[in-house]
Amino acid sequence: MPEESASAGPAVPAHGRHIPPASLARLTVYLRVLGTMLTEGVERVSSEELAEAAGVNSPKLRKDLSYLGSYGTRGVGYDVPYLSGQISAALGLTLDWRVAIIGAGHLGRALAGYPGFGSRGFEVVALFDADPLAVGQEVGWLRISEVQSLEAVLEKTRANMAVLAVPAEAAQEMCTRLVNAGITSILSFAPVVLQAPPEVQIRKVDMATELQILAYHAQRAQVSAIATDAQARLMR
Amino acid sequence: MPEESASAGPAVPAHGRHIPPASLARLTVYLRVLGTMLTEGVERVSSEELAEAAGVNSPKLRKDLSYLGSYGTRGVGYDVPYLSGQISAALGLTLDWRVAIIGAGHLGRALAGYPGFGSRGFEVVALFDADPLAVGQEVGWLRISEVQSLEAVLEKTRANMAVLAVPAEAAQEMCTRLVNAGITSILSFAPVVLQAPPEVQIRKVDMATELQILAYHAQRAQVSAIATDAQARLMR
DNA sequence: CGGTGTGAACGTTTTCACAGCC
DNA sequence: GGCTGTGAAAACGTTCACACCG
Repeated sequence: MPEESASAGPAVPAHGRHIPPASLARLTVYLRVLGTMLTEGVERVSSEELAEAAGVNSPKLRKDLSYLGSYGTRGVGYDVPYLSGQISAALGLTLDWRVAIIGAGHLGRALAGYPGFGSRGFEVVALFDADPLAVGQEVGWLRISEVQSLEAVLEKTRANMAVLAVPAEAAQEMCTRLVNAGITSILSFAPVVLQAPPEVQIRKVDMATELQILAYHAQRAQVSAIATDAQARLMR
Repeated sequence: MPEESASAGPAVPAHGRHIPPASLARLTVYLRVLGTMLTEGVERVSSEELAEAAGVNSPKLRKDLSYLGSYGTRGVGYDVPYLSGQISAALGLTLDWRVAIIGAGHLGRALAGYPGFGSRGFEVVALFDADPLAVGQEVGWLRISEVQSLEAVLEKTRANMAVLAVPAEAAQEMCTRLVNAGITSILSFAPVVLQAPPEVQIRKVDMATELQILAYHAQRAQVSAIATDAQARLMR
């Protein structure tokens, strides 16, 4: 799983119960599955069906939903549009999220064109690059802005989130500028540990980390297989 | 954090102690930080220094390292090259990992060109796309292969890991073909729940999920701020 | 009766204090 | 003296059985 943010935010919020991080991550999956069901015209689901489609077991799903409230009907199940709306509201997806993407390499462009953003209340409002050759190019509906004008464009577009898709060397500097410009939610793809004040939420996605975790498990499977082989040979 | 795999693998391995998932994820970070220190010529670190650079506290770091063995010197600290080597070995990074990337859109190309792979023992050996216009194009040292020849190319290149960078609609079919071709480690960027046998390790990275988690925290911060405002006003 | 919602048991992760070694 | 390595305690997350309600 991607990685927990450096800052945990308010430990006990002023209003409403907080959702455990692990449940929060799964709720986004339920939401996606419910969205698919909505387009398929499914109107009701049981926890069993929804859990199956989301790849979890049903008690876990019910527990996760219980952090939000009681939105099901006993003996019946959940109303798909209603539950979907409640999860969206709980996650804050009914607010306007305007995302700036820093770095217009392949990754930044992939993100700018990612259909999953627009469909979930996230609007990409700016795309920056340091390369003068990239500046001015059109990517979808966006024109690449020069990174020198970061602060001005962030203000003009009223961006309230940023995605860092720049090389590792540039990440800390860009992070600092984003924070100084008032951004408090950052998703970083740069493989570095970013320093930022605790009120800034930073999430990191690191593809090398993901592959290394896969490698670890694959290696263990190999080692076990060899051990089993050796054992089998010894037992013959 | 990206997300835990659907299958947990052998619960108690034949040899060696297993590393808790949370520690495993952090170990990859320590390894990256140690790599940076190596290039900077740093030879020794204390747990305090390494923890600071990795963004964790030092007891946690020491606990994480203790799952691998005792590789430090009391009263002194850790030898950077040695510790780095030990972590690499424990994670299985001394083996040959040959990665096939499925999907040569912006994301697939970003991954193919990602410098963090080659530098950590992962070699990208194949890049596939379904679009006839993309097939044959050069991306770095690679030529894009047609996805029809997936099985043949996987066998020829002896790929033992795959990265799915295809649209959601195509992900399950590609996953099934990979599994049938003998791949047991898959990193998926497609926003869908993949069905695969339990022995197949699947990790998922979902950018929409990450932004939604950020939105949730940002919303709470907003709500708290409003609550504080209201409270402040009431208390005036 | 069927399926949700949840308290209580269980297992895992984190924290901490300090024993142990250089 | 200083810093690592680790057991024991606390916090946290998951599982489960079943109470409860439509």
